[in-house]
Amino acid sequence: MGRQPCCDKLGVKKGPWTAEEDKKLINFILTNGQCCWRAVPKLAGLRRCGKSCRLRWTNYLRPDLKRGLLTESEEQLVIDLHARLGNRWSKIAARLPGRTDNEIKNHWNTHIKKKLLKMGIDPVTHEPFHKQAAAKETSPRADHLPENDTHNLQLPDPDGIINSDQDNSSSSPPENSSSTDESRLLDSICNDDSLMNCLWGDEMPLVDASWKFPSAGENFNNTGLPSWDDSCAWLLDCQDFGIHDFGIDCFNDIEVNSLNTLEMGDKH
DNA sequence: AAGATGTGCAACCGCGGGAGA
DNA sequence: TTCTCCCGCGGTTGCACATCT
Repeated sequence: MGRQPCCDKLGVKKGPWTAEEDKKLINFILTNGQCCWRAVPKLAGLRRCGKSCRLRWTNYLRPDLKRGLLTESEEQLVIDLHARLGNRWSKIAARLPGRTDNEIKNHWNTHIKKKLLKMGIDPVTHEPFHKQAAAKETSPRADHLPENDTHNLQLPDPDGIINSDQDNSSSSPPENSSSTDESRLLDSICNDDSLMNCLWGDEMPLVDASWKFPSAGENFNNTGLPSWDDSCAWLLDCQDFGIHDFGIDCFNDIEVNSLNTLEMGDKH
């Protein structure tokens, strides 16, 4: 019977967001909080689909987002996590405060992948290519696989954890075992103290859990932040510089007229 | 200087899962 | 139990900017 489209395609704008749209979305969410994305565009006066609003918010407008390239340690963490979790970017992102799954995914595809390839490491299996070649020689069925198929190799994890890349090997992984394996995998990771200590040595809170909005009617004033008009400027400043680059005191220093930068047109 | 090519990132698409009726 | 709605995820696309020739 087919799924209903997430939004009425007619009259729904697509493509890059304008500063004006950003302002409307930020304004709405700061006033009302996040609820029912489907209703957001209508209530906020945006000609966008709810999905697009959610994406824009989570990937770009959220005030807790860091901007800029991943640091070396963040990058290493992404590699470590990817080796164990595979392409579960949201899970990986959850461990990198201020980073979004989209950002990490992009960074992986544009930077880390190349880096690993250069080092002779398969970015999918995280194994050196020469090791794989040796393995292939002993397993004739793996012969003649195109490079992209190397992810079909299921390499045993040194910790006994099944390499989760297996679920990338096909759009229909073995249903019976995969969900169990996945949960076991996650449990193993979470319960492995040494691993967790290694990975989260500088334990940081989960982004999604730690970041909260004032409920409807509240504003940031009780945190010493400016009123909405100022908050908007603050938010947009934070997008540009990364909120974590500043101490909280910086909020008092934000110039109201930075809002004017909004009028400079599209950010992209 | 100008066109071609490469790169990076924001945004879109389609699917699956969870919740509720 | 089944159906519908909504959210979130991962893969992919398209465009703007950078670099090369």
